[in-house]
Amino acid sequence: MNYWLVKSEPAVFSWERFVKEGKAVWDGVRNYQARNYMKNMCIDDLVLFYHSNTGKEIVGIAKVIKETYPDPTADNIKWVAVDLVPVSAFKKFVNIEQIKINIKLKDLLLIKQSRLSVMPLSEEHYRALCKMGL
DNA sequence: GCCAACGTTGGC
DNA sequence: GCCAACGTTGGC
Repeated sequence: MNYWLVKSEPAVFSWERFVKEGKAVWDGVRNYQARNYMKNMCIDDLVLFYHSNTGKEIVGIAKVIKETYPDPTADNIKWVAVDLVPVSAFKKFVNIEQIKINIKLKDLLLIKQSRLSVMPLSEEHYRALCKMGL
């Protein structure tokens, strides 16, 4: 089991819409590092859903239901997509300020590499974030 | 709106 | 292969 965090601007694709639609095709990633992480996603891996730009907070947990396949929105087969479904919403959204002041989370890639849109989480980081949000 | 931190592109 | 110029992301 692996743990991940993905970012989405709520103005583009929000958690609310994700829940309403019941599923998301996670496509459009055009960054090699993010793509390489996506290729390592396995069915049933858990994924924290972060609202970037507006909100700047983790809003819920999703799950991988389909592993990488060619991104239907790309004109090159090198890009990939995965399918996600919502699992549960955070009771308390975990914003970036809270994350930054938590010493346990100081090595989180969300902080260290702010532009990365798909990133792995250690189990410890995953648990710490869930503890803050659930 | 600004800027830091990347990524990409293209000339050499 | 290097690097300047430019583009994008995302926090502030």
